[in-house]
Amino acid sequence: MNDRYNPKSIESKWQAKWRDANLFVTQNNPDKPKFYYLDMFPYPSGALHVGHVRNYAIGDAIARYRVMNGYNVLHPMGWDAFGLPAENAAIKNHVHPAEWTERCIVQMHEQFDKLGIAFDWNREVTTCRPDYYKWTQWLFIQFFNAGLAERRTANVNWCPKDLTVLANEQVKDGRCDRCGTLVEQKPLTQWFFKTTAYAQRLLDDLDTLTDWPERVVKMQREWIGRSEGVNFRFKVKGSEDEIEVFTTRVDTVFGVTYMVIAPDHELATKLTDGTEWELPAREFRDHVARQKDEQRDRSVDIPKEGIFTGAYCINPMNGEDVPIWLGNYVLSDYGSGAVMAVPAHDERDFEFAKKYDLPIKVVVHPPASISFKRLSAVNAAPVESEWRSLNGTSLNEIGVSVAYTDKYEGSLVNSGEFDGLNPTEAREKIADFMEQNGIGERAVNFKLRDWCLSRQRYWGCPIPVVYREDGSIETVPEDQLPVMHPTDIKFTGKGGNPLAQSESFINTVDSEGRPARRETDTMDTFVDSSWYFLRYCSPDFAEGAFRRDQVDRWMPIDQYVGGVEHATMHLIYARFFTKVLFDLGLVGIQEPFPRLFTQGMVTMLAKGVGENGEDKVMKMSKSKGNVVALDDAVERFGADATRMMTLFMGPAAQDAEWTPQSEDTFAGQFRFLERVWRTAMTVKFNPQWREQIGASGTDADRALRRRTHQTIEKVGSDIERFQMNTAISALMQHLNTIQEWQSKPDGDPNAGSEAIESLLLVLSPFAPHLCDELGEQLGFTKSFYEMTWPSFDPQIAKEEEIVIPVQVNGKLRARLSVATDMSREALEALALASEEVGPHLEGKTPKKVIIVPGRMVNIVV
RNA sequence: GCGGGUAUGGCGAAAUGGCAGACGCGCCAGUCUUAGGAACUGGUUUCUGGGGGUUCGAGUCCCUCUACCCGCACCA
Repeated sequence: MNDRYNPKSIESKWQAKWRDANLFVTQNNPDKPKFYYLDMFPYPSGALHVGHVRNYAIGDAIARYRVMNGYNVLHPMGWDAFGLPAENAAIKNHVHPAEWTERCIVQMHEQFDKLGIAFDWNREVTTCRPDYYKWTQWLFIQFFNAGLAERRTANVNWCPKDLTVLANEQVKDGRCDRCGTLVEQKPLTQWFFKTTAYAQRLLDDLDTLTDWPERVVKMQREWIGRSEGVNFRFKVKGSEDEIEVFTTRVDTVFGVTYMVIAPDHELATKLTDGTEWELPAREFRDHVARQKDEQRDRSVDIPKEGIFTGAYCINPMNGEDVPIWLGNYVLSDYGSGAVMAVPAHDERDFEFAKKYDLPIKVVVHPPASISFKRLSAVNAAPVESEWRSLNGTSLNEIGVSVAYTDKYEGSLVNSGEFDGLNPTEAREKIADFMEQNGIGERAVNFKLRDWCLSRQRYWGCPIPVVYREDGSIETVPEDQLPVMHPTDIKFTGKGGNPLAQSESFINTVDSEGRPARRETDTMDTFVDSSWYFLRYCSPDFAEGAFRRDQVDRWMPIDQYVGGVEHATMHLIYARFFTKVLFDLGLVGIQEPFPRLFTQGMVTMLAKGVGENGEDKVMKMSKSKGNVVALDDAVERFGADATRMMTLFMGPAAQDAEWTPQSEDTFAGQFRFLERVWRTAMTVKFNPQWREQIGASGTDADRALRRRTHQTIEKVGSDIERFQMNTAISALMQHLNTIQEWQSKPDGDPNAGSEAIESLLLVLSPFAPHLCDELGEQLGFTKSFYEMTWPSFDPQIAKEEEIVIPVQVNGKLRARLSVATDMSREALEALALASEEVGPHLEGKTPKKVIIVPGRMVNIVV
């Protein structure tokens, strides 16, 4: 028998055994409940680091725990395998993206095996393989047929380096989140999924996601950004044109003193063309476009700027002439791209009006009781009396430096028949009036935009569409799917999308045999990851994207785990997909992930990556050079210790920083496993302990059994609550107790056997290799993965005697060792009689004695 | 600016409103010898970012301030 703990040999031994026995194949026992545990699948970058280990060690502990508790567990893994890195590698190393990707997958798969994660590899899903993307294309066609995929021209984020369009979500601080290049705006014809059609449902159903982290729900709610208001139109003076505006503050409509439209609003050129304002307007538009690019970069406020168009429109409520301006603070893609400006009651309009000396007309009076504080919230505050004296006069004249923006308190003035109403009532009354008189109508607006899924890239899922000679669109017939990538491509990194340069790819025929051109855009990889969780249910199904009966069996996912960085992208897209598929009758659920956990990332100091070349603590990543490679970690301490280390670093939901001191902690985990090894090897193990164990025994025996049963309970409940760090600390305490027990004479070997067997059982989800090896040494013939999680006996777990603190006026004065269930009265008597307490009573009678049985005594004098 | 989070020994961190610092790391002293990535024994001394409040009792609940982190950021 080898008496040293040697992780290298036992880990490879057990990994082979598990593989040969097909141990991790998903069970389908009809008598057992199902549990679908899913980690967000990774991009196959080729190398795992300890940051990855943490994610998958959490999942593996939970999956193994569930298996041992009698569930059919679906715990799959796959690859989000389309994407830019493969294409960049193709350009750099002249290797085909498919080949490069497959190579990375092999490497990463090997690393997962090295960690001993219990994935069912029979269900591996790879989004870049034809058997997967055939169905991504098929799903696209279903969306298209349902009217949920459409082509239109839009200003999009364009990365001049990657030569591709980016979704808003892929732009971070104005830069491409892949390569860091400054993003530009560029008009292109693009494919969109109509996510906006589902905005309301995506918002409403957030209420059902009670087991999501609250902050993720909040982020989605904000991202969807619903607001209620009124749409109505201003006629352009001397023209048939109208400008539509959306406002949430229709109560302030009598305070409109100018109109601002986005510089790229369709009327901007129309109003100014052929006038003296034409050139300035064009220059302004270009200026703002450049400004927008730069602004995203700095992510700071840029000053408001505008220019008069020379045109006027008419306020439909009071017939007043309203000058039309172009402004850099109006977004063309929200609402109708035009804003009715009410400077007296909107900070942005106020700032603009002050700058260009536009009139400011007060239409809401603050209430008499308004607090000074609210007014002073912005800039130097006007005093209350100043506001009340403003009736009808221009704020400019008085020099008040703030807009009154409260939308609930106050009363309307200068608003005709609506004078005197408070803003809330006025919003309703004026909206009613507008609807009754055909001026406008109530409307809801969302910040959520349609999902631009086009990418001008080779290594993505081809969009299965052809353009006929007459320019009309048809989808590729199902029997011709998948549309595969052409192979006659040279990856040069120049000239945009390689697909668009392949004649063999572009030239095709339509369904009637006439010449046609293929769509050359490929899909955003978020499309691939919006349904992979369904594919896992029947990964080899050749007749469809998924088997309905299998989806019904496994979905929804019982526990979904991933990084919080996906809060507003992947998680919204996947929810959108699921709802569409529900509406198409393809799945029976509306929410794919009722339970979500966002684990913290492992961070580490990265050298010289800050804006000014300073060091910065950030998420471990290959590109920043701040990684502890999996191979190094496993080489030094083994997979089991590496897994335990990443779990022990801190609470799973919190980020954990890897520092030089972490190396010592790491060694500590190894030492713990070594002690487990030594202890298991030296204990006298009796396989029949269950039958022979007695109720009595020495104090040490009873203390050991107590600890054993406490540990079983603690570790189980900690795993269920993602408290892996405290579960491991409970395991350590258990081991300490066993060693203490071993150091004393006359211990009952049955108590020791129970303790060691239980320890290995509950340690096995964390350190499966070590446990299986020790199990074998102790004579077990099965892997712990196949055994049942031990049950605990509350009677045995219960403390026999506890120490009760006695306080006098809240100060600790004595400790009493008493029986666990000592009564209130007995406790009081004992406490008052205690020697240590007496002097502190100073002979006085206690006013009050607070007793929490089993907890503490507090005497109030 | 708006929203959210965090703040506890030398370090990572524990603590249903009830003995703060479990567990681990580091450090100090000692024991031992198959000198190892040793192991074992003992020690590491009022302390929960600041101020106020509720309570018999607050790390925990409430208010407020400070620092750091994250998300959103002209959404009319």
